[in-house]
Order: sequence, then C-alpha cells, then structure tokens
Amino acid sequence: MKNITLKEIAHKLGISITTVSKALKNYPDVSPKTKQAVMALAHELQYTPNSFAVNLRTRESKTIGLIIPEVVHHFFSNVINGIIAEAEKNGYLVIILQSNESLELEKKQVALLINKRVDGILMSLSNESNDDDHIKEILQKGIPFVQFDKIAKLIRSSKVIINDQLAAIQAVQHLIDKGCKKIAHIRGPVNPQNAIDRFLGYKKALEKNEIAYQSDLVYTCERVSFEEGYAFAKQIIEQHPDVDGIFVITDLVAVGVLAYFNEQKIPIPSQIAVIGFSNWFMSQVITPKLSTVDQPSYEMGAQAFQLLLEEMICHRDQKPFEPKTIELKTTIIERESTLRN
Amino acid sequence: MKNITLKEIAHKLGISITTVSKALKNYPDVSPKTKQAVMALAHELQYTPNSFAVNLRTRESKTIGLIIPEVVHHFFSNVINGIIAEAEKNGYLVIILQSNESLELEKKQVALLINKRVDGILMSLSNESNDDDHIKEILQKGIPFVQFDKIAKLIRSSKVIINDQLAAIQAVQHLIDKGCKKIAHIRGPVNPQNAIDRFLGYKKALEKNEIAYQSDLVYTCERVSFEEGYAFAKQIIEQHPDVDGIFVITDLVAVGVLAYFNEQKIPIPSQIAVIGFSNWFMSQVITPKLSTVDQPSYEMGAQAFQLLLEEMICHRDQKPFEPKTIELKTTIIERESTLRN
DNA sequence: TTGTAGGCGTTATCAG
DNA sequence: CTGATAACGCCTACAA
Repeated sequence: MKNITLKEIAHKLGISITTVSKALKNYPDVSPKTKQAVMALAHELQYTPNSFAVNLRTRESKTIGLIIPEVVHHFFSNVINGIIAEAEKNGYLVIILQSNESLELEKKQVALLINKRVDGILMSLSNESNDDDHIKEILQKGIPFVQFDKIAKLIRSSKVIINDQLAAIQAVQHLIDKGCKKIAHIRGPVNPQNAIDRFLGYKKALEKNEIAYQSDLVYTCERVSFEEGYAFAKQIIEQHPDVDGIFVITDLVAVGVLAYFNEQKIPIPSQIAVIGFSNWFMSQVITPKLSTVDQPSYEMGAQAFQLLLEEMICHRDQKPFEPKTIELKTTIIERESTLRN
Repeated sequence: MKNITLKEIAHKLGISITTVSKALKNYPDVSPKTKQAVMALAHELQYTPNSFAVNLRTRESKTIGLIIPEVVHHFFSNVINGIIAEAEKNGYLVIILQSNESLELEKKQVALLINKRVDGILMSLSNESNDDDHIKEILQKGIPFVQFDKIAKLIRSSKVIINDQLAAIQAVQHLIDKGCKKIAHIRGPVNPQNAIDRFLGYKKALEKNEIAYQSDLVYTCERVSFEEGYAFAKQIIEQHPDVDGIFVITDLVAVGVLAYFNEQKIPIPSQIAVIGFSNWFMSQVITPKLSTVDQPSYEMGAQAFQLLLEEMICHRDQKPFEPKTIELKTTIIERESTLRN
C-alpha cells in the first residue's frame, strides 16, 4: 500500500512533475485539459501530498504545541477544547504536553516543541515557574507564542487572561454583602500570578470595607487539592471558630472545605459562607451547591489560538507583530453556599 | 535567528556534511578527533536536527494521533494523561483530536491524521459510530492502530478494554447483595459496545438471581448527561415507585439521579440504592457518596500506547504484527449510595 | 503552456 | 577514516 507521489502521477500521464504540481494547485498557467486529467487521476489514486516533504519545503508544519499544567482538570480541559476546535477550523493540529506543575518538566516540554519545529506555542505556566529562561528561548527563536491563564507578566508576548484581582474583589465583596465579617482566604501557591492577584483582591476588598486584614486568616495551598481544602477547613474552624466566610482559590479546594464542614455538621452558609473560583462542573452538583466565580475557559482557549494565529501569519509573512492582551469577563455565580439574607 | 544546519557546521570545520552527520550520530567510523570537534561546535551553536528533514528521510514523525470523543470528561482526560506520559517516555508526541461523539467528525479527524502521516493512531469510538469505513482505511494503509474503551469489536486491531459485561454483573450483584429486589437500569446509547455489554451484564445478573427482566425498567440515555440522569430518576420514581435499586451507565448520569432524589428527599440508599460506573472524582465528594465501578483510566492509556508502540516497531522493521487485546481489571467501590445492611 | 534544475536538510551507500 | 553522490517528495524561478 505505498503512497502516491507527484512523480507517479506525472509518469502515468507522461508529463512532468512540475506540471502535475501546478495543476493540482490550480496554477493559471496550465491548460484546462491537463488540469482535468491530473485532477482526475490524482483523485482516482487518492493522492495526498506528503506532508513531510511539504513541511520541509514550506518550513511550516501546520502544527502548534500546547503546554498545560494538567489535562485532568475541569478548567484546563475546557481550555484545550477551545484550542483544538479553533485550531482545527484553521487547519492546525495541536500537540499537547503536560508540565504536571513542574518547572523542570515544563522546560523539557518547551525543548521538545522547539525541536519539533511547531509553528507556534501556547502555554499556561506551572505553579513552580519562577524562572523564564525557557520562555525567553522561545521568543529568541522567534517562535510565535501566547500565554494564557497562568502567565509570566514580564514576558513580552500576547496573553489571554482574566482580571483575577477584580474577580477576587467581587467574590469577597459578595461574601461581605451576605453579611460576613470575618473572612478567611485559602490561597494558591506563592508563584502563580493568578494566586497572587486573587490574594491581593482579597486584601483590597477587605480594605475597601474597612475590615482589618489578618495574615493568620490566610492559608496557602501547595498542591491545590481537595485534601488541602479539607485540612484547612479543619484548621480554620479550630483556630478561628468565629470565621463566617471563606474565599477559596479554586472550586476543587472549596469542595474539600465543604466536605469537612458537612462531616462536622457545620451549617453552610448560615455559620460559614463559602465561595470558590472557576465554576467547575462539580460545584453545581454537590451539597450545598457551591457559589463561585465563572471563568470562560473554552473562550480563553479559542481566543488564545486566535492571537497565536495572527502572530503566526505575521511571522510567515515577515511582518512585525505587536503582542496583545485580551482580558475576559468573569461573573459571580451565587448558589447555596453563600445564600443568606 | 536562523537555524544551524549540518552544512554550516561542515563548512566552518572545513569537512564534509557526511562526516558531520556521522560524528553527531556517534558512528564508529569517524576519528575521535573529528568527532570531538564536531560535537563541540554543534553544542556551541546549539545545533538541533531539522525534524522536517528527518521526517522526510526516515518516513517517521515520532508523532501519534489520538481521537477521543470528549476531552472534558474525567475518564477520558485520565486516559489522555496515561497516553501522553507513556508516549513522551518513548520519544513520541501526541496530537489530540475530538470527535465530539459525532461519526462525521470522527471520519474527518481520521483523514486529518492519515494526511499528517502520524506513525500510529489511538482511538476510542464516538457513540454514533456504527460504520467503519474510516477505520478500515487506517488498516488498509497499514497505519498502526489501537482501539481502547469504546471499540469496534469486529475490527482486527489491538484493543485495550475492560470486561464491561462482567463489571456490570458485579455492580448489579452488589445491589442484589444489598437487598435490592427491583432494579432499574439507566443504560447508554444503542451503538457503543460498552453500553451494550453493560446492559447485557445487567440482564445476566438478574437472571442469575432469578429476578425477572422487565424491559420497562430500562431507560436509554442519548447524550449521557447529568440532566438525563435527573429526568430518568423522576420517571423511574413516578412509573415504578417500588424500584429499590438503580444501575447507571456512568457516574455523571448517576449524579443526576442523586440530585433529583436529594431534591425530593427520597432517602438513598434506604429507599433506593444507586451504583454508577467509572469512578469519577466527583463521586466521592457528593452527598451521598456514590458507589461505583472503578475503571483504570490512566493505565488504559498507558497500555494502549504500549501496544501501539509494539506495532509501530514491527511496522518500521517490516515485521508482521499480531494484534493483542488487553483486558484491564475493574473493582466495585462501595460508598454511601449502596451502604445498607 | 510545459519542463528543467536547484534546493529544503538529512541520511545511506559506496568508493576513495 | 572521509567524502561525493543520490535519494526522500515537493515547490518554484527560470528557461524553452
């Protein structure tokens, strides 16, 4: 079952490879008759160009790389969805790599993609990432590059993000509006920009409402897991029994919090109100249903690809490209876990 | 920032391209001295082979394709995880495409991957798939191919599956052991082999326990969604108020069932016991915690890649390959939703 | 309108 | 030990 090449078509038709190539690409300088014949035979033999050869010639692979911290993650898998869909619409395929939240792996993945000569790279940083040599290498090689969600602020590239600080302010304000006076925050790891911004938003919201900030009400996740949420909930209730509201870095962790409180029969939201972040599917099916901040994940993926596409086109045409930053809207979703008044 | 080629290294060193190539690949017939020099310069200039050229020459891309019904799906994203990890260990990258449970899309994706000349294809069928022309084309072209989870039984290819029928028998037996006498089944769509097998398992378990099979106790999902679970739970309770156990095709749907019962304050498991399938993460955090059948998803991905790898190696070496089928073990996980006695 | 020739960057064969 | 030469399959000036 060998593959058909231009050469074979040319041979069978007794014409040159060049003519066959031109005919198939509908060049104006081929007679309709030969064009016809070539098309027909190509179709009959089910000719498809050898993409390896095309890649080599055109220096493009119509393939992009995506590096993401975790595939098994409601938010990220939705982003992937958006990216793949948008890429496919535009004739691109997507190679996906996981950093597993490890900087070392992330660097390795970048190297792999550069080696593979993908046409562009999309990336969301791992939680460990506090170093950007590998990212600088991407830029230095002139490879089109777009960051999304967890970004390195100082890198000059296109970005698709949400306003984490504002979203956090709104989430905490929501708790305050529901009557919470003493609000704890379970924050994300120290590195990621979005954990930092959400934390800053938490502080600002308190400040704006003239509630004193207490550093001992802030708990820091390392792995951002269900188990951590469970454990911190226990700590919070033991160390600060009068806490009446918790703003949690993400829904998964918040679900852990709810699990502990449910087990201890601590009433939510009457004693403690809880709000999460990201609007995972699970949040609407647990008891009590979790209030959260909705973050447009599919949209984020789609937009990230679009920015990358623009840059890839400029790159190919040797035109200069100005990085852009797109900020997507978030919305507070009120459910049972903050339903008071 | 142009890329370094063998030619340039050869030029700078005043030797031939051939020698450079050999030196870099550590051929025995190059003097240690030249080898040294070449290595050093290559390293200094950060030479990396142009993978497009290598692909063309070797007729391999060290890339495989994966077609999956849904990325945003706890089970499948875990499978993806296993595949990517195992592939990377063996020097392969993975292009992921989604069929969105549509046969038409699935066919398109297959065509894309064939065109791309991936070294192999991994696939789980969409629910719509009742036709296998596209799969036959893969085999006909001699592309290494492995099916997993939702498979076409009659296609002669390697497969990684679980014993759905047996797992279903065990799940229903579990309900019976817990005292259930009238058991409903919310089944998957008509096409997929695993939905059929689970349904058959349900029937067999009833039979073995001398419980009469009633076709009106079987409800068929079309989209396998939370909403369907919710709606069928309502129907079941209205049409058959004496049903005391439900075996549900998958956890997502089972969670919908629980949601309705919770809302109606129908006690689980005392009035009705519920068991799901697949052990989604969500199942252990909802109330009541859902009993289910655990299915090794990461493992399935990893094994599927291994089978594909074997086949790709045979393919490259022009050796014959015998398809294999691997059957992975499932386990019943007892949680609150069936916790009686 | 058609064909020739060169090259993309690598690898493999074979002769020196 | 080294290097010339010929592919891999396609594209594109340029010549005929």
